Amino acid sequence: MNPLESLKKNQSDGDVAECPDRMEVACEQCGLFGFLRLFEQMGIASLSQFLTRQIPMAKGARLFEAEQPFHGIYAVKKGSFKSCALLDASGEQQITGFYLPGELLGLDAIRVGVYGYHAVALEASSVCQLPFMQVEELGEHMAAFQEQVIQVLVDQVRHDQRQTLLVGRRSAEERLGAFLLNLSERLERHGFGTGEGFRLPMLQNDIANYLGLSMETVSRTLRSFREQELVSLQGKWVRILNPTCLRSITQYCATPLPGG
Amino acid sequence: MNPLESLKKNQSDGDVAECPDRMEVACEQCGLFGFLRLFEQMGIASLSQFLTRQIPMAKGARLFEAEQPFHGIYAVKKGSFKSCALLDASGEQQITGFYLPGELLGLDAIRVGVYGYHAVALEASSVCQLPFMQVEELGEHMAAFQEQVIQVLVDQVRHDQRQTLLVGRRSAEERLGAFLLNLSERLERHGFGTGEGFRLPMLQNDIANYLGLSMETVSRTLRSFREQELVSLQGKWVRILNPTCLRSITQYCATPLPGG
DNA sequence: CGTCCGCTTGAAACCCTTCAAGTTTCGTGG
DNA sequence: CCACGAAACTTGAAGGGTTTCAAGCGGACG
Repeated sequence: MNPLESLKKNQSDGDVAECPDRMEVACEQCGLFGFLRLFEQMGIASLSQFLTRQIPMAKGARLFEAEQPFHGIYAVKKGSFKSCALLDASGEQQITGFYLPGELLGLDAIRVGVYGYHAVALEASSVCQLPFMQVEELGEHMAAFQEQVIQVLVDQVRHDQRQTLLVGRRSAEERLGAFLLNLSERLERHGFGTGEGFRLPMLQNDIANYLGLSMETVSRTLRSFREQELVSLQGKWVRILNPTCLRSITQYCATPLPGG
Repeated sequence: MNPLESLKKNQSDGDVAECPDRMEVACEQCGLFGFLRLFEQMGIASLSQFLTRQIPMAKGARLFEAEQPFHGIYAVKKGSFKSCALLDASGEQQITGFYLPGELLGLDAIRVGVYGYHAVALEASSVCQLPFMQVEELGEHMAAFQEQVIQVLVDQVRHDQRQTLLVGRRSAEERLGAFLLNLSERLERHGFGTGEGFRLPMLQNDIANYLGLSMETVSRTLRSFREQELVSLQGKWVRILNPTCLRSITQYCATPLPGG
């Protein structure tokens, strides 16, 4: 069986039907799929044997930790993660990204050799792992592999630069609006409809930390959005009612997503 | 002549002696040097024939523009540059980075195919260009080349994430202190002593834009640093008098530099 | 020598944070 | 199934850092 087929047959595993709010990505929509297709095209069917699929992760569990030796890259299959950088010795943390089903984690530890942050599951989740040592041994086929790596890293650079602009120059309304639009866009890109709304897997505390705001400001700004009828809110479920208006308030334009 | 030698012989060209404030990097300290050494090791002496050296750039001139097709990567040889992202249709700009002698520009346009920002000379400068189309034609040696690319991109990702933290969560004092320490560190990394101080090649307006502050706050904060005798200031010349104290105020720890 | 541009300085206004208390939600165990 | 407690979220008020507006200064360059 070729790697794509062996991967595809698992795409409908899990409990999507029973638990529609914990989204599971189809393999074709996943950031790892490009890597696997690449090797298949080169006649290397062996890559999938290195791939560990559907590793379950409990809420709050860490996929890897900052400063830990690089041991592989991960794709979120189900659930979601946050990446936390350690700011200083006091233990203060800063969230540098959220990762949805289909997105890649850990690629930026390549060459440096250690991860730059903790990766923490926001809910019961699962991931697929590609151990990097194995892949490096494939040797002569590295060039094409690395093109994929470069693609992901370039996207990440562009995302991070936009995030810097957002956090440095924008008001709370603009930051939060951009955040919601970005989430919605990323979900749709991985095949999840957001017309009927979507669930925020992270705490408001996490959103505040990520956007450089206080939790209270996040709460107040969300209320303001609801009062302006830009979004509807029920618990952690969000529905963007007026994307056009939200976009203009936010000065938002589409961004590449972190992790490909 | 091998590429390294042909490059080295130019390292002392220019007007360093006459104009000590417009720094010129030695080729061995340059981000491009790693690429050239790589090809030399593989017995490809032809790379230097693609390299265009010492292209002069007037103050305010653009090396490349946002959305323009990718045509190569650049190393700052002399002088300095800023990268400006276009925020929206109103023409508002955001400075995403400063580039000192020895640092690389434009690598993150790889794969995307277009540059993501304007690169503008802050003063009379010169650059060395590596046309990327030529390099891609070298084909089978791409893997090692791409490892270099990945290294630079990973450094960039880490820098940008730190910048997001800095701009989103830190006070004006912390941002400006980190900025000065970062500049000083990068200059030393490329072989320039900063014990007797260094020159800020950019406007305070640019610093403010880059750090997400107003120009007035930058001015006031610099004055505060001078009054605390953390730095001495004379025009655009800065000297860090008390790095230890500045570092503790800033909660600064060393960062990778943009552009390798 | 004059003008322009960059920088400085002051005062008022504002947005966001911080602190504090109350309310809701959710998981857990009785 | 309900009750309880902890955690998350909401809401209000006060305070502070930064921005904005406005005016003045000073050096670079033609």
